[in-house]
Amino acid sequence: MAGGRKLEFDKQQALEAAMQVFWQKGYLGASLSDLTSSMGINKPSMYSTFGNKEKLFLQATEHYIENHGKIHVACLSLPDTPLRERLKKFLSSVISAQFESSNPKGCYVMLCMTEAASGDMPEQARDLIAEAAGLFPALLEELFQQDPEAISLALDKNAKSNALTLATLLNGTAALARGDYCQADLQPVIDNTLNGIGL
Amino acid sequence: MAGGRKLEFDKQQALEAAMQVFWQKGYLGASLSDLTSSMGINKPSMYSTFGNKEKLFLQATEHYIENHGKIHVACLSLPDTPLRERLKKFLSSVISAQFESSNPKGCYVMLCMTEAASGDMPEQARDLIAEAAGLFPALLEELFQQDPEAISLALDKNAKSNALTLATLLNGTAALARGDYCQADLQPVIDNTLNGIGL
DNA sequence: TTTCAATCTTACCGATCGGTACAAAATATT
DNA sequence: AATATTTTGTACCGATCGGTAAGATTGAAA
Repeated sequence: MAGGRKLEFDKQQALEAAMQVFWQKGYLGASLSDLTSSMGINKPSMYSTFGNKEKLFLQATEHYIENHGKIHVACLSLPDTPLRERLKKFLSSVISAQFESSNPKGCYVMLCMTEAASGDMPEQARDLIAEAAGLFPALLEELFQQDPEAISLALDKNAKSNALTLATLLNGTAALARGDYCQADLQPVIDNTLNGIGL
Repeated sequence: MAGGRKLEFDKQQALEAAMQVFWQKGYLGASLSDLTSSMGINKPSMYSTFGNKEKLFLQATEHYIENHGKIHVACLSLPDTPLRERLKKFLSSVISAQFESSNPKGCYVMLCMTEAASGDMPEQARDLIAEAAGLFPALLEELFQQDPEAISLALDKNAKSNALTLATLLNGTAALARGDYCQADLQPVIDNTLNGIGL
């Protein structure tokens, strides 16, 4: 039995760095050199700690979901807040993150989903991305089905298409964020879209 | 002076094949092996005919814009057709193309725009994609500014945000097309979005 | 202090990347 | 038929890809 040399890096910190690289370059576009240099470690350390590129990606994706995805959903259940305002806060929160200068532009999941359709991404990676892409639509649909205010506005009758309308908006802004657009132009787009589903 | 051996392939046909590969895999994801094998030629033939990978991409992108992009805009100037119906036909036409089974899913331009933000794409390629991404928003803004029916509905007062709302929709559906979504679910999303800008 | 397990660095593996040199094959002009 | 010109196929270039073997280095348990 025995101890052994200690890890010279923080695993979560390295995972965050890897996530940033995948967020900017996608799975296939992120090379091991990109990853390990951003993580501040060499390749063997990465392989012994995370397994391989695909397993690193799976863990980085989970890290993204937990730390950069789920934080926005709290807006949807703010107490004493009208439904429209909750949704607007949620959408604005997501879109602000898509444009945040301290992170790569756009949405990690949307980037990897578009990449996955190339057919060159490993199976487990593709599956996890597909699952992650379904989280917001499912949450929104559930909200439209169950929220009392939504029900009183009859939004539960079109819960699925209402949710998909907002999911489409977020994927659209994620694409625009990757281009030369600026966040300020998108505020009226949020309002227009909320108007469109009857809010 | 003299002739010489004839080209054994059709240049436009090869360009269409290259475009399909870029459409599926993006610029960086498309390897020369992918490209030349789909084009049915060898690498030296590609280099002598198109220059290099980037120049091939520029020509393939122009080919996409001319043959798969501009065809939709005719809907916007259909005679004796209400504005909402023209816009709905335009949006449906684009979205149908994004889901067409004979082509790669989604939108060539949107795919390459998300890829371009990685910073690993050559300059001219990035510039052309940025220019192409601005075509639909510019056309729509001009429509909202100049169409008599749009003016009578006061849609010209928010021409830019109205155009951006529809552009966001199309980028959003392009992202969803790359995932597991089906086109049928998107019809109400189009209606919702048109409702949202007051149509 | 010795021992041993874990992590580090360095150097390398075969495969593929974008791109090209070169000569055989094919067509036009003389 | 002879020759000049262009395209073709093959085989290769250095660089990078994802991944790893092996020994030097570190640190905890005995």
